[in-house]
Amino acid sequence: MGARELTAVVAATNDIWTRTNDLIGQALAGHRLTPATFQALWVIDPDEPPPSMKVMAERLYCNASNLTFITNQLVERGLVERTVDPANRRSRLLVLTAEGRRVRDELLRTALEKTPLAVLSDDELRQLSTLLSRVIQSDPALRHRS
Amino acid sequence: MGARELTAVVAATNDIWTRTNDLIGQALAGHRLTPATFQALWVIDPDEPPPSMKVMAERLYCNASNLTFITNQLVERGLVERTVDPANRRSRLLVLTAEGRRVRDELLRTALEKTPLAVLSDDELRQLSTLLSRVIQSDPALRHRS
DNA sequence: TCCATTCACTTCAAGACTCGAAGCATCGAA
DNA sequence: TTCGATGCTTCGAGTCTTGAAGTGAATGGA
Repeated sequence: MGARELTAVVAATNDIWTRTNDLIGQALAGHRLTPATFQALWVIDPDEPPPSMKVMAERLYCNASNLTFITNQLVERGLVERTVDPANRRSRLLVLTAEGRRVRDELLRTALEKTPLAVLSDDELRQLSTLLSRVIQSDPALRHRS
Repeated sequence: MGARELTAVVAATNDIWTRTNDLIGQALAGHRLTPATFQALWVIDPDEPPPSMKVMAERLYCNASNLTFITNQLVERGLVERTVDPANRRSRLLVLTAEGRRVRDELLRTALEKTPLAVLSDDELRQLSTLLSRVIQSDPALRHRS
């Protein structure tokens, strides 16, 4: 198999991800957020039913206590509210506040502006999207999201 | 422009990177390493001249004091040695030990085995590689690496 | 119904990561 | 030779991550 290409591709995704993080750092800091808290904000889609802590932990590949910490950060900053799931009172659903939606939108736009991936043409983005979709569909853990 | 595709692509690279990290976590822990220390190990290519701390910090997008910490971890684990650059005695060159080369090779192989990107065919990998190369060439900070 | 078990989450302690400010030695230019 | 810049380290503070232990709520079987 093409170990050389695979190495290059893994390194490239790595570099692009790290670089993107670096480029949006300023914008995140402006809201007293970090990559970890932004990532959490990212995976709360306001157009979907609010996720539970458990679902969030699966999406972020972290454990429950870690998510408690991250959630506290977002709650302290007024971006998210914990609500009790009426269908299961053990579960907490994370709901974006109005401010949370605003900040999430703004930072999402910033990320799309700044990412090096933005240099690609529509056609190239479609190719890339097709390839990456195939990767995601092949992995059960990645497929089962949002 | 295709904001939809761009969003999907950014989310996908994010997911794939996070998932890969999760998948190699076990292997890293076996050497008492973490994503941060592994990333540092990754960017020390034994076939290239040893990088200085400064160069490492640029590659990892972190500041000098952070790199001192990471380097200490690698030195404590016997994977790396700090040597004084004879051409500039302020500068420390990071040299892999024999063990460091061994561990780096092993973990690189593990990463290539486990990454979800490995499901792609040679042809698809080449397409992906071409697209990502274009992204990297477009960004000065990414272009200027190894 | 009762009780044991499981589940979702929180708390705590420990360690890892990251940054900025301040410090040290070295370098290079004037 | 001197002075500012450079490369790195130290320190303090805050953030992130984990595992073990704890709480309250659901669930299933007697």
